[in-house]
Amino acid sequence: MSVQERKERERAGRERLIVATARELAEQQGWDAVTTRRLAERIEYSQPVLYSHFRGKREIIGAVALQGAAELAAAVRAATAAADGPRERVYALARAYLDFAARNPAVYDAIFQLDGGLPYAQEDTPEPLKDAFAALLECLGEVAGDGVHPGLFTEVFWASLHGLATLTRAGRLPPEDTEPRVELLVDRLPMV
Amino acid sequence: MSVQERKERERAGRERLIVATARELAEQQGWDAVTTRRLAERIEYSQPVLYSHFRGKREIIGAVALQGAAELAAAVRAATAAADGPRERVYALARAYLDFAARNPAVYDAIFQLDGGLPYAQEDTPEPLKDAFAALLECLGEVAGDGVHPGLFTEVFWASLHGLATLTRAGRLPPEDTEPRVELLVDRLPMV
DNA sequence: ATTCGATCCTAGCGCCGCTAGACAACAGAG
DNA sequence: CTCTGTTGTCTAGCGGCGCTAGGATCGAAT
Repeated sequence: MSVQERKERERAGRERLIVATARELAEQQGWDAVTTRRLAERIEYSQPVLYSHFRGKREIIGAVALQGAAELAAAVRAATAAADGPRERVYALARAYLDFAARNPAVYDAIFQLDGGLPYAQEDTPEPLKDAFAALLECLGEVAGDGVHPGLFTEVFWASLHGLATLTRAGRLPPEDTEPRVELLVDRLPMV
Repeated sequence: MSVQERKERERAGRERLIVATARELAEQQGWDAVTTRRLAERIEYSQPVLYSHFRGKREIIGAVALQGAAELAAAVRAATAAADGPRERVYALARAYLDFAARNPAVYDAIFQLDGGLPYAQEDTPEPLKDAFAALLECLGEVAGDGVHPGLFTEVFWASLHGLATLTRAGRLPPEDTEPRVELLVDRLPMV
């Protein structure tokens, strides 16, 4: 039995290595550079080994997305917990969210832009994704305003942040005025 | 002279055919299906002909983006011109923008998501792109509120719409509640 | 009629995601 | 300790991608 356990541990370790390497490569050179050949070379195994862990490249992206979603949730919770008052909490959330997107662009893409084969906004949505939304909801639900559904408000605020994050990083918005944009959003959307 | 003119006309016509075909194919089967081989086959020329018009696939995407941006600007202007009062104009703008994104997803991607090799938010940005932003600014500038720069407000409102459009189409937001989301955005962000 | 340049196509390069089938390594049985 | 069967890994290759070199063809101008 112990032999089997050891093999399973090794297998799990290698799977983590694959995900970590894919993430690293994506952050360094973009997702286009994450090819199965390069990935295999970096983990010092042959290509088919990847396919014994994941159905394909898509699932690898999905694995990075799940890992990233957990980190995003943690970052948002940490930031909001350290802030006093509703307005400050919302501001801290916005900053934490945009900082995460700016510092981990490839991971952010894996979660929100690329096709990782994951179900979103359904009952079988993986826990980390649900939890990331829950982290936003915990803070934003209390500033939705009277008669506005907390979930709906969270969706709209989140979408606004997402728009700022993606348009900025795609060069569609000049990066200079990020700060006043966040201020404007935080001043207008929530009822504080 | 007339011979040369005819050839130039034919050349221009073929270029339009390439762009139109790429757009059609992208809307039908997604941008991944727009390969140089398939595109060449559809226009009934060989692959290298594409490269006598465009530097590569990227530039073809860029051409579709410019065409789309002009249409988006026109759609926004038409919708806002037909609305009475600031609040209604902003609402009409939001609906027109999101409708365009929903009805022309591939074109929308070409403009705002994909790399078409175009410069954005710079002085050498192509006219259609500047004009699309201008169309938004014309309507949104007047509801920015006191002390808020019209351009900045337009950027934020636009980013919010962009977030709603992309997250909805990527399946990250359930499509049912689109309407109340737009209402919320229009009620809160502008000063009407 | 002949030249000569523009135009277009065939063929192919190196890369991609993915997989079939050969081969080695090793746990468990005798 | 040897044999055997499974498990795991690799080599090699398929079809398709963006892109390009070089040769054939066609038509305008002499």
